[in-house]
Amino acid sequence: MAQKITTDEKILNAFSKLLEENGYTETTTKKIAQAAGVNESTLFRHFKDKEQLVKELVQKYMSDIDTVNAGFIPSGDIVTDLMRVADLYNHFVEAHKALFLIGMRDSFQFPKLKEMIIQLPMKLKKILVFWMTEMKHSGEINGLVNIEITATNYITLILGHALIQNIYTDTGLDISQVDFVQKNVRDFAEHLK
Amino acid sequence: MAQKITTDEKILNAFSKLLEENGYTETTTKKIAQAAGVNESTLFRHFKDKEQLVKELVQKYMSDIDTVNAGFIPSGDIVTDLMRVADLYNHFVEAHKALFLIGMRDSFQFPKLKEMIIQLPMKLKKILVFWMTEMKHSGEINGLVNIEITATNYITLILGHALIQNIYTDTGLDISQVDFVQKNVRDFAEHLK
Amino acid sequence: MAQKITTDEKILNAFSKLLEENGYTETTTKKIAQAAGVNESTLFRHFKDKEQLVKELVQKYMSDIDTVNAGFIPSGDIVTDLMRVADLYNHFVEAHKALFLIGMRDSFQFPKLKEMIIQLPMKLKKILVFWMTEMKHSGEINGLVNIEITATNYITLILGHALIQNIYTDTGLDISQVDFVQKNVRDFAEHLK
Amino acid sequence: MAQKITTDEKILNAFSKLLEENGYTETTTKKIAQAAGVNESTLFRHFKDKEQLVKELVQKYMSDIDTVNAGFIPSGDIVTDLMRVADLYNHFVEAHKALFLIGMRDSFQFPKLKEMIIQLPMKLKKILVFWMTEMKHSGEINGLVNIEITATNYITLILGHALIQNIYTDTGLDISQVDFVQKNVRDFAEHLK
DNA sequence: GATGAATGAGCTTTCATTCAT
DNA sequence: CATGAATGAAAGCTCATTCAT
Repeated sequence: MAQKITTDEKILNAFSKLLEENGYTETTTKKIAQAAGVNESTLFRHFKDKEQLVKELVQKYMSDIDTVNAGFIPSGDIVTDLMRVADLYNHFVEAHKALFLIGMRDSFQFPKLKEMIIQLPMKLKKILVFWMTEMKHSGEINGLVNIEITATNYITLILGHALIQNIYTDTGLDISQVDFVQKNVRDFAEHLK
Repeated sequence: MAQKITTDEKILNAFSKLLEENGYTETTTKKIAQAAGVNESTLFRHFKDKEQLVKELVQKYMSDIDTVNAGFIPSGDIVTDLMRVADLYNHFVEAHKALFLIGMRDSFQFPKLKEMIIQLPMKLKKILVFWMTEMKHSGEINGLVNIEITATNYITLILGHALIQNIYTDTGLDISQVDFVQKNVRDFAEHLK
Repeated sequence: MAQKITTDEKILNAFSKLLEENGYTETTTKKIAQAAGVNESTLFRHFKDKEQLVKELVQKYMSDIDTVNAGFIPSGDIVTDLMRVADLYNHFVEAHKALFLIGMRDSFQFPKLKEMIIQLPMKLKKILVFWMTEMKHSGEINGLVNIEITATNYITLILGHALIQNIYTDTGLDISQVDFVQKNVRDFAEHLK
Repeated sequence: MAQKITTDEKILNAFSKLLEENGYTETTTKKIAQAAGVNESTLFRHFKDKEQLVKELVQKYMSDIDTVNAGFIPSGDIVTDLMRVADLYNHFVEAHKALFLIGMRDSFQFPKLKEMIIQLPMKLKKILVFWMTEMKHSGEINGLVNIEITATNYITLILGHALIQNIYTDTGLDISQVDFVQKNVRDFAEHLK
C-alpha cells in the first residue's frame, strides 16, 4: 500500500523545506530541483514559475484556515480553552512553517502574503472574543476584564512566542511550546478569573 | 555649524533604508550606490563587502545596547515602569529597524545576527526580573506573581507587538505604539497588583 | 466523401502557418504542436526533427515546380503573356508562402533552401527567354530588344514585387497583385513592342 | 593618430556582422560578446538589452537616410541619373546590410523596423517622381511615359536586385551591381527616351 | 500510434566584486 | 579618493528532443 509521491509533491516539499531554511531569494530553482531530485526544467513544467510555488503553498494555507473553527470546541474551563487556542495556532504554524516565515521575511516581494498570514491570528482573535464574551456572562471570566484588549494581548503573546520559537531558536529566550503553554499561558489565564 | 555627512554615512543610511524596505538579498549594491548617490565601486572602498555593511549596523546596535540600562530609572509605580520598558524597546527597535528586520528575515544568512538581536529582549528581561523582585519585596507587586514567567510573558508580548507593528502593518491587527502602551500594557500591569 | 485530414497534414499545416507569421526560430515545436492540436512528442514521431518539417515543405515545392511549364501556354499577345507569367509566379508564391519567406529569412540556416527557392525565378526566366526569342522572330517584339537583359529585368521586377508584397506589407509601397499586373507589367510590356 | 575603437563600437560591429550572417535570433549575446572580445555581461552594461542593439543600428540608418537627398545631383542625362539612383540605393544597402537583412528576416519581431527600412525606397521614389516630372517637361523623357508607374517599376526593380544580391547570392540569378547598372538599368532607361 | 513526463543545453539578464585611471 | 569599465558566476526560464507507458 505504498503511497506514491508525485513529482509535484516532491518539488513542493523541497521548496517548502528550503524556504524555511533559506528564505525565498536564496532558494534558487536549481537548489529546489536538486533537493527534489528532478531536473531543473521539470520544475517549470510543473509550476509555471517560481512564484507559482508560493501561490501553491498559499492555497493550501487558505483552505486549511477554514478548518480552524472546527478545531476549537470550548470545554468551559478557561485554562484548558486558552491552552487549546495556543496549541491550535502553534500546530498551524508548524504545518505551514515555510509560509509563516516568508510571510515575515519576504513580505515585500509578496505584498498580498502578509494579509493572508495575518488572517489566522485575526480569526483566532474573533474566536477568542466570542468565547470570552460567553465566559464573562457565565461568570467564568471576571466581569472587569476588557475583552477586546485581553484578546489582543493574548494573540500578541502567542504570535510573539511563535516568532521566538521559529526565528530566535537557541537564543536563550525560547521556551518549548509545552512549557510555554503549561506556564505562561496558564499564568495568563489565571488573571482572568 | 552644518554637520557634514560623510560618504560612509551616506552609504550606511541608504543601505539601512533599503534593508528595511526590501530585505538583504534584494538590496543590491547597485541600488545602495544609487540611493547613496555614489559610484558602486566607491561602496567597496569604504566597506570591504556587502556583509561588512551589516556588521557596521550591528556594531552600532551593540554599542547602543549598553546605554539601555541607564535608560530605565524606576519610578516605583508599576504601570509607569512597565510602560517605560515597552517604550524603551520600541524606541530601540525604531532606531535599529533595519537590523531588527533582517534579524528576522535574513537570520539564516547571518547566524550570529539573531543572537545579537535577541540580546536586547534578554537584557530587558533581566532588568525586569531585577525590578520585579524589588517591587515584590516592597509589596507593590502581588506576592503570588511568578516573576520569571511574568517577565517572559511581558517580553514576549512586546516582541509580538513589535513584530505586528513592523511586519504586519496595515493588516487590521496592528495598534499604534501609544494605544498599545495605554491599553494593553496598562492592562497587563494591573494584573500584577 | 469527407476528406480525412491526417496528423501529418495537421502538423505541416500548423507549421506552415506559424512559419509565415513568425519565422523559423520563433516557431517552436511547442507552438506547432499546440496549433496542430497534437502532443508535442507526436510531432517527433511523425517528423524526425524540426528541420524535417522544412524538408517536407521543400519536397512539395520541388514537385510543384515541375508543373509550372505546363501552366504557361503563350497566347501570342505580349501583354497577355507577360501578365500570365507574373500571375504564375504570384500564385506559386502564394501557395508556398511559408517556404518563400523562410527562403529569405532563414536562408543561412538552410543553405540549400535558397537554391531551391531561386529555381522558380530561374525557370521562369528560361521560359521567358524562349518565349521572347520566338516573339522576336515573329515580330511581336521589337528587334532591338536585348532578350537576356529584358528577361532578367522582368524577373527581378516580379521578384521585387513579391518581396514588397509579402514582407513590406502596409508600408505604403505595396500595390495589390492585380494593380501591379494591370499597371506596371502592362507598362513594361508596352516597351517591348 | 591611431583611431581608438570603443567597446560600444566593438560590440555593435560584432553584432552587425553576426546579424548579417545568422539573423537576429541565432545571434546570441554570448556569440556577440565572443566576437567583440568582451565579456558577455559587459554587453549589458553598454546596451540595456539585445533589442537596444537593433535600435542603435536603426538610429544610424535613420540619420544616414537624411543625407540621401544631397547625394542625388541630377546631370540631366537619363541614363546617368538612373544609374546614380541605383548606385545610391546599393551603397546605402551595403552600408546597412545587417539592418536591411533583418528588416526582411525578422520583421515580425520588429514591426516598426520594416517601416523604417522601406523609407529609403519610398524616399528614392519621391526623388524619382520629382526628377522625372522635370525631365518630362524638358523633353528628355517621352511625353507618354506614366511617371508614377515607371517610378514604382524602377524602385521595385532595384529592390528586387538588392534582394537577389544579398540573399540569393551565388544562385545563378545574381548579377554584380556593376553589371546590373550597366546593362539592366541602362536598358530600362532607354525605354524612357 | 499517441501521450505525458523528463531532460540537458542554452538563452537573456543581474549579481557582487576588481582593476586601471 | 572616487570613478567607469570590466568580469565570472549564477539567476530564472525556454528550447528541441527522448523515453516509458
